[in-house]
Amino acid sequence: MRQKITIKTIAKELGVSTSTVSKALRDSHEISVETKDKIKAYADYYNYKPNNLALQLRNQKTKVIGVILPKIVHHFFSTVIKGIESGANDKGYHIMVCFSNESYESEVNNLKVLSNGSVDGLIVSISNETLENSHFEHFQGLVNEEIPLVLFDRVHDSIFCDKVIVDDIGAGYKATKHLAENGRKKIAMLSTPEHVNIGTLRKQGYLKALKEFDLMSNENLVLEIDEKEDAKTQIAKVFDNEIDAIFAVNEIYAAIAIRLAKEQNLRVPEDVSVIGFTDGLISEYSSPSITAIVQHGLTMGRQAVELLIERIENENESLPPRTKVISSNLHVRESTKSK
Amino acid sequence: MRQKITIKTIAKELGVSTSTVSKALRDSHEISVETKDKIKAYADYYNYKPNNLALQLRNQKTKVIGVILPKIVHHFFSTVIKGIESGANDKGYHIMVCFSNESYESEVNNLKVLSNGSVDGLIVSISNETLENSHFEHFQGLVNEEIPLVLFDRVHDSIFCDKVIVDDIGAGYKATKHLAENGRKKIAMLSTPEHVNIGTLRKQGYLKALKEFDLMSNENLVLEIDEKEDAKTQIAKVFDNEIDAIFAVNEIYAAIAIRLAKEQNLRVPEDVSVIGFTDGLISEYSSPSITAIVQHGLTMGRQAVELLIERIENENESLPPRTKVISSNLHVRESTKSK
DNA sequence: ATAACTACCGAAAACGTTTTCGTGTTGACA
DNA sequence: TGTCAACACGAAAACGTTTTCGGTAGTTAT
Repeated sequence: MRQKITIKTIAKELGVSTSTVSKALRDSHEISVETKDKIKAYADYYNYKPNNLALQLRNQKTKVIGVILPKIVHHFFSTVIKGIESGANDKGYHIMVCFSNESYESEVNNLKVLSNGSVDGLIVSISNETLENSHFEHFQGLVNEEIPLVLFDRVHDSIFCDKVIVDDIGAGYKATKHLAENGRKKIAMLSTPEHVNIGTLRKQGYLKALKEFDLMSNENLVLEIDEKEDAKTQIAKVFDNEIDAIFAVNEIYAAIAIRLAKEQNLRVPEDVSVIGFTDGLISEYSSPSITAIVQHGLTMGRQAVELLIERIENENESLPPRTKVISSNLHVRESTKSK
Repeated sequence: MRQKITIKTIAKELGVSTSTVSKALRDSHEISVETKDKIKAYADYYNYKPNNLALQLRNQKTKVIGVILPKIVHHFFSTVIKGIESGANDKGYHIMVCFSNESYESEVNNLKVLSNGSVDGLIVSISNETLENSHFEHFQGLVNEEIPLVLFDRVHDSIFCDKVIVDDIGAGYKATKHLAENGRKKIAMLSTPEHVNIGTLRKQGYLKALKEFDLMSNENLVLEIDEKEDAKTQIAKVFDNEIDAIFAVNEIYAAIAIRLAKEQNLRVPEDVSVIGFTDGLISEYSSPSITAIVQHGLTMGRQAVELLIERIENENESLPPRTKVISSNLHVRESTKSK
């Protein structure tokens, strides 16, 4: 990068002090019109841009928000990040993005490097590995340093900070209820291992609906799909029971289930109705298109950033931690149908 | 944020100078072992972390790479960003991400705020609006300031910088060739408006293959789908001709085409074979699964960041602009079949 | 004529580091 | 006893800003 033009160089070239230049550029009344004009013209001509680093150091704030996500090639998370960026942009903030790739170590690392002054606050969704092992000390560190922090989607109670979550119980309930109202009697669920709390919560809603409609709640009907193994062979087992509906914890499992159903000569939605979670491209474009819970990632992102900035800009008064629950709703498509 | 601990406070507390503290923490031989131990112990106890802003200002580099993308909720771009982040991370860099949302104004804006010292270099994929109107002065500005810049995927010849692109011509050729080799005679293409160069390039490959196989290259067979209008009604027109294959410029158009084919009681792949671009989730999970050109977004991201960092860290020697072409290949699935 | 203002500008500190260049105190050696 | 090196540390500049506090000239009011 070639020699950048600074206030100092302008001052030297024009034979004035740096304070004069600074004031002139900020249109201070302390500077005469002629001097201002001269300085502005010079700055304009040489395309002067104030150095952000210097400003950040001086103002002790960066106007940057750190974001740590478990992954990015994923409809929900990329939607959230879009919401965060747009919300941040509206308030003059930028975002710095890191991915933990579901790894605890990576998460700790990212947290450390981002909390050394380069960001004014953080928005994080916890990695699976961290949730699995229940290690949250690194977050505690942040809280102690009083660095504003907002957790979303993958959160944990033990961390004392603002949170934005989806109503997972309600969503599981709505999905299952929809299937029950369509006359489905034997509804299976494709869930996640227990430590991933989203799976457990959605299952709670699922069970609640089953109870309400007096439907069988056989433990065999709930499959905990392990991400590390092959999904297809695990999901295939769901057809061992004679089911007439499936509630899947994400849209990929839903798509796989539909495909397996076809292979078994079952018609979707007539013989088996299927509901997915995450209203992404798969749900929209597969055939049949898939009825899905929409998670409103965009609103989640915007909410998270709003909470965060509010906290950043009122750091003196210490508000108590808040939790925003974003309610989800059902997007009914072709993969569900009443009997 | 509460009173952070700095070198100054350590110095004052321990009755030494800031230089001593700095040297001690960096384990300089100039400082006696006892003093070093004392200082380190103190720093450790109070969890001292050097302030990044100060370091950045002093070193005149941020170790941050700015990334500007047209959009993020998109398989290809989110894959690229993953590649960029991982490549950057390997070399100790972080990324700051902005989205132009395909808007020229937004792109100019992002470019301006990022080029004021907050990043060491930029990776950009040009927005559609910018390409449409051929306004590239804002990039010229960057080049003049000698801020390292790498363009990827959506590039333009008039900008003098490093580039990473996919072999769009070759990809279009490979896709069409595959269809032709399967005995398809009347191959349609779902393209983009002309200003989006990716569409035009892929079309060149398409035409080349048609010629090679002595197939009809009727202009009616090429549909330029306008993103601003409804895609489905536009794509429906492709069936006005009696075609037996479709090459779509992205996976969404491919998925829509498949669905429309089914509605017309055409079997895929028997009656109509379909190939898409972008090997994303839709291609993988729709049924039939879609044969697609895989773009290797991950490698593109890694290549881009590699070029950029090389340039950042050798800013003295001025290398000529380089262009890396990432060749794509075909992932054959169920949506294509020989006659 | 003196006091009080106004208009205009500069010096210096501050943000938190690192690094160069001194400088004072040892101890060893001739 | 004088010289010199080694050792341990500090002062100050530098990165690029902004802002507070003075200060000087000239003008106006008393």
